[in-house]
Amino acid sequence: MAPTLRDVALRADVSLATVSRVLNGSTRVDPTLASRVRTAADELGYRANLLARGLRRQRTDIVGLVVPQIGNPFFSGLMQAVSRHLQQSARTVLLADAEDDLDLERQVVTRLADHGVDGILCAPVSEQESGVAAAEVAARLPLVFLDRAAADVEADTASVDQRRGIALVVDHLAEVCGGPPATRLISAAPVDSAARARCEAYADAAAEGRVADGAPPLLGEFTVEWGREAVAGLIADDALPQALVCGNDLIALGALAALAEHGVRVPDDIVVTGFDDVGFATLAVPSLTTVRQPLDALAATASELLEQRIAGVEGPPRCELLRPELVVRASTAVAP
Amino acid sequence: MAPTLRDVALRADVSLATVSRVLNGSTRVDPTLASRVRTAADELGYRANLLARGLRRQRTDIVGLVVPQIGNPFFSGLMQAVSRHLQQSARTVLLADAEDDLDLERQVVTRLADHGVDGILCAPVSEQESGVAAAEVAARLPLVFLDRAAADVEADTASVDQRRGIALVVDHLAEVCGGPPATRLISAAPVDSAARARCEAYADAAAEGRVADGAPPLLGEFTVEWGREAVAGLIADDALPQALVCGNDLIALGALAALAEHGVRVPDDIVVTGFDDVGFATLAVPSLTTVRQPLDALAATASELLEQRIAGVEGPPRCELLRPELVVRASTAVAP
DNA sequence: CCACGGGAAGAAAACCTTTTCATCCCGGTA
DNA sequence: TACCGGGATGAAAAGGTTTTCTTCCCGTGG
Repeated sequence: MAPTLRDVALRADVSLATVSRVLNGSTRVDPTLASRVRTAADELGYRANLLARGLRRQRTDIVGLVVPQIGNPFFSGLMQAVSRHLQQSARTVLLADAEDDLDLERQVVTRLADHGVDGILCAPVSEQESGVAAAEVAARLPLVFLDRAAADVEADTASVDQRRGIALVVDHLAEVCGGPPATRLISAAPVDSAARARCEAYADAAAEGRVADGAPPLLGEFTVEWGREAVAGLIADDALPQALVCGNDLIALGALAALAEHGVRVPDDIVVTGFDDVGFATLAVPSLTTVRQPLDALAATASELLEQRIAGVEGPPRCELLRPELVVRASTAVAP
Repeated sequence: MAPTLRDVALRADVSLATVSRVLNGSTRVDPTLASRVRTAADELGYRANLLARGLRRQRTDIVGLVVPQIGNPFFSGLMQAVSRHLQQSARTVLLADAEDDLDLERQVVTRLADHGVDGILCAPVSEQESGVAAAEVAARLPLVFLDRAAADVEADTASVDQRRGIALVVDHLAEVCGGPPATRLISAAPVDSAARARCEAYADAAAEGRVADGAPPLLGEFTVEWGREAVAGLIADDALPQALVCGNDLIALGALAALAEHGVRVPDDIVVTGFDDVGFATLAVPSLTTVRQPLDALAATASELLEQRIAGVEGPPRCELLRPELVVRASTAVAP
């Protein structure tokens, strides 16, 4: 059986309280006793039982992180960044994948709460429908939205300025094409807040005449397959515009693949942009012009917001917006 | 404050024991009382405190999963598969990323154990040096190696037959090239068991004359960058062989990118193979011939092994080897 | 009619810590 | 010398469950 505090106390011939104090360094204790305790603990290979500690302290130093799709490299990158940030503050991260499923998301989030996490970082699956589960949880413990938000929930948010990202893309395209280009948006249905913001920003740009697009956007999912399919459709209809604005990099990569299969040259015949700047964006042929989301900064601000709430800071929800950055690569490199 | 079992008991006017029994369905209780308890629990919005439960039961229904690199899509795929499998058996998964760092790995693994997980699935960073931490943990609770193993540790392992995977590649190349081709291996230093197995299998094939390779393998890391770099070196030395056998898909993708940059045509001038079959293998230009590792089966067998150990099954370490599968794509599609 | 067995509910212990509270001893001051 | 304060230590409670052990009641068989 694993040795407990009691075993250490017996061996060091002191009380449980003293052992606890020595090991947590909470109060001054006699150096003699302290060293007795420490050697006893070492000899026994004592390890604190974190369940008991959590139960007593009402605090576990665990935070939960819920992402909608672990398979999307943007989110695995985000998970990595968040993990790294939180490890540093001596926290354990409880990662969870909602698999783009509202029921599963709800399950997973409540399970995290039941496990006594100190707080939750969440990129909700749906802006409208993740709200119920989120609000439920937010009532129990600190919740911070990450990258995306859910409507009607009083919670802090750390995200990237999606509108600005789209603006960067649109301006870049206008410059490259020498005037408002004929474009088409291929993105995901505006179920989550990021997708919606991107769609709206694009629609605004179209309304202002900064791009020429009379056709409705092609809305599916944030996947390679959808990018492929959408482009295949455009080609079948002989409806390829000058430029394709893709809602994220996965869609853009699918689009590039489909274009290549049909012998459409990028950037000569058509230019393509993505969003996120996942690792594979550089590897695509041609390499992908895209909007980089600052993962580290995102992780850092979200962690910071959560830490403050955990520390007990009250106040109205805060909403941090980070600036994205345009990364120009070959997929929009038209000869002058 | 969150309602506790006690609150429910008070409201339903029964004892704590009865509430527990009703909610866990462990024993028959009077239907009247049972329904009183249930409504009371509902009205209060009672949620069991999993820390307290874990403490008492000495079992948490959590398992830990440690991967060496969350950024490698092979591992994020594996994480997804494992999560899915374990969710089904009403388990929570505690995911952790070792960031290819032995110290961090050790830290993370012991932290998981301290948190009272019932067992750990681990893909160790290093075959030789992950052993100490692993053995330490294996003494405390069930540990199963996943995809890779660590030397000198008595633990079950679920992995894919790497040697067979390489054999599939070699045979395929011989067929495509009409005889033992001149090849070169680009892989990672044999720090982990999978890398070593691949290297050895390749070396054996070379020794048997099934490939013609007098030069030493190019060993770096399992990253895109290393693939790029290695190929750039070969091109600089004007030492490109007929075929490149890459240790994993990331390396192969980097290799393809470098070849494309230098105007070397694949598969016309040189053929390239990968290993893992990550999602992006289909998207590469040309699409990548590779060895598919059966993620779902891997997750399933590893989970199964772990469940049995958790259930208390004793016996010598078991080692399950799964069969990989060759996926032929454009990167080796030479005209006859 | 009594005794015994069985089933259901309650009391209390146990899981392992942390932390409050009480105790004790010491030195210092009046 | 007596009292008081302070600092270190130990005892015990608390945190929320599960589970064993007791108790109780009812029905049945002798």
